[in-house]
Amino acid sequence: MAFHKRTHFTAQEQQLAAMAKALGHPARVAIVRLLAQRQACVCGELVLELPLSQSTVSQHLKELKAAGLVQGEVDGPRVCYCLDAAGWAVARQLFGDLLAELPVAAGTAATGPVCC
Amino acid sequence: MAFHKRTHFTAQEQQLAAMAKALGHPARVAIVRLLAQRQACVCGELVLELPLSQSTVSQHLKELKAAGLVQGEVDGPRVCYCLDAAGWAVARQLFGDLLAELPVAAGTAATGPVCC
DNA sequence: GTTTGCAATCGTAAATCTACGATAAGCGCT
DNA sequence: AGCGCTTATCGTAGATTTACGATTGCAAAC
Repeated sequence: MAFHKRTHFTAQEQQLAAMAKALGHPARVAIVRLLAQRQACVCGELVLELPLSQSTVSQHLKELKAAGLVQGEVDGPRVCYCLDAAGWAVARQLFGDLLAELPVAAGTAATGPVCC
Repeated sequence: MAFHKRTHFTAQEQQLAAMAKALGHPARVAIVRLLAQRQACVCGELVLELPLSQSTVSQHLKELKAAGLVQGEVDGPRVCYCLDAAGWAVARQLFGDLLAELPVAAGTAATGPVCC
């Protein structure tokens, strides 16, 4: 019955995966939460709070920036990081769309772990 | 002023990261969507629709199962996969909690990309 | 019991990720 | 120009991920 064995993934799937991947590390989740809690954007403070070296934190920030979840502005000698509103809107949208497709997590949910 | 340079990440951060990581690959997002669209759980059908070999699909399913997002039941000679309602409830909760912390994505959002 | 068909596991190679120290680059100040 | 502070990048090592073919395991059918 004509299963077309697709040769690629949709753009939505790829972008959702990219954003999920960016959040797929505890350190990056922690960074996001730190940026959210205090609007504090200074990179140095993140290094102070995280159990990671400066270069590692910088690398994580780079990935979050590449995923569009974080923004960095140069502010004099230091760099000011903050969450990217547009990126998070996209993330919320993509994840919401996925959840909407799930019959299971439609809000009622959890009637039972029964499968087919 | 007494930044305690935490030595570990919270349980929530770790579990959210684990689930995000599980969704951090287009193939796994596609698998979830396939399982959602048709309740079809049969592993073989997934292989038919995806541009991946049987062993690779099996590996992805294993990861999704480990993350608690997917369940597998043996049904005769074949295996029946479906979404794990409880796992998705947790994912929804964790992601929702994170979004709630973001001042930026609080619903209004997107006034501007201004940083600090 | 043997065969058949489906799915998991094994073994593997290549690519990517994670972490660090060391080094460079940029900015403000003297 | 030169110095100090902050961040990015480089180079590197080890671990993990991704993908595949080949093999094994299991349940039904013959």
